[in-house]
Amino acid sequence: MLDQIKYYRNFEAGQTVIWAGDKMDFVGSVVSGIATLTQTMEDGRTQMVGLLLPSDFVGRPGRRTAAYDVVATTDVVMCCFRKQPFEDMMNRTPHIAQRLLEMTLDELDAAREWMLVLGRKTAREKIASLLSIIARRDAALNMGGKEGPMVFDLPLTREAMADYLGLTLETVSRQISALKKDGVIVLEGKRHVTVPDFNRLLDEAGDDSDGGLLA
Amino acid sequence: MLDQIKYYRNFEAGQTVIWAGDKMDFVGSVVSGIATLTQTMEDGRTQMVGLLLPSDFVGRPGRRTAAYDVVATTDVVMCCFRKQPFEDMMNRTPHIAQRLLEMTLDELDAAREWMLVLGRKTAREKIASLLSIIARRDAALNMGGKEGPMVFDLPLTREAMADYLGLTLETVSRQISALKKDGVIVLEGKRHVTVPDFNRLLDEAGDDSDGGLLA
DNA sequence: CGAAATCCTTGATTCAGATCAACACGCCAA
DNA sequence: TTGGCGTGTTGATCTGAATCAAGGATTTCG
Repeated sequence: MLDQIKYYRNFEAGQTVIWAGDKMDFVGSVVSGIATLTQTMEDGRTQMVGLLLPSDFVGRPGRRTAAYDVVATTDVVMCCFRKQPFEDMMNRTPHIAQRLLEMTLDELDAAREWMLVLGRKTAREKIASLLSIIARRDAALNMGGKEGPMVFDLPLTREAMADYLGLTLETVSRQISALKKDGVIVLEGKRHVTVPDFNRLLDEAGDDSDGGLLA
Repeated sequence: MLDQIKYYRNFEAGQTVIWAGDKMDFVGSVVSGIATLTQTMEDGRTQMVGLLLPSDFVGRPGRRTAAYDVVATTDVVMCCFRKQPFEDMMNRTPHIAQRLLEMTLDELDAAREWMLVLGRKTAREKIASLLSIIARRDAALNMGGKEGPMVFDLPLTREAMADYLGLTLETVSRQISALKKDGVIVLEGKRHVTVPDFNRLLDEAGDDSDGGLLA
């Protein structure tokens, strides 16, 4: 049913999808690429409040304006629905509202997990936490839980990582270097990461190593 | 309809409502009193991830276990529904799922707002942010937006505030003293707060003074 | 090709908030 | 009444991350 009202939009790396406060007349989900949700204070301090990976949902049924800036970090393809038809559909199809509730609850858990990271973890733990999340998401996306080292590319610049973690880009760079020196990760170039021992990484993140629900 | 399956539960100040990871066979909402949602790391570092004030919802349809510790800070009365009947009701009544989605989206916004506080604000701004939220909630609850100074009691100990703000209790104490010295707030005893100029407080919080959506 | 822009790294110094420590106040129970 | 306990304040010192500063490596573009 949804197929009949969907359409696709493409965004280039660096392009802003929506500005906070703008009217937003569609909802959608990320098909490919990576986008970020950010808040900015008047003086320029910036905090990323969400990372949108493929399959993540964007937009709020029942809200007329965007609450945050949405920026494409890489080239992004989004599958969109005009808001009005989507909401009509939602009213007629309870299942959709329930699915959406499910997804929103997941997002809420992820946000709260992140509050612990921002409020209580050290810089090194923050970096390790971010790397675990990306590694996990990447592994889930690319294939079943094959054993052995995890390999992935960082989808974010050092500055974007800093904005996610509540750090400066210099501290991010230093801590990544430190994790590399200590053998927790292996770097090829600036973005290509190998994690020889995922449990070691989780340990550095300060997470319960038996697998939390970082989502 | 919901009235027919509801029941009440009382909790004393300090009592734990649910432990993270425990099976949770009810959902509910706070009727009176204040409870907190907290996460703890193995080494004891604690982060509050939510503040439950009267009317706030607790629990997750579709989840079997609690994700966080829920602790009553004051005496609390909760209105509860057993989970199974509640979920049945939800399936039969689309309106409930939509209302719940609405509330969850609000919580998500609040959590993201808090990520900015935790990640980017100074200690003083953090305290001011917390005070504004409490002041606003309190004003909304007690009466229409009467002009003039806002007056309320802090429902949290210094330590609980520290856990919410990602600070130590000493820093909380110092910053409250500083705000008091600077006339941003007036303190009687340790808990009774008067805010002579709410815009001044918002300014100290670093928020857009024309009223953001702190929830 | 060289110039400019991005993105990243590393070093030196500073500083906000943590940590360590002492003490004040109110309250309750022995 | 005294001692213990929970709560809060304040001072002295320490430290992790911010800030300031200088380049290096790639890519882009004129």
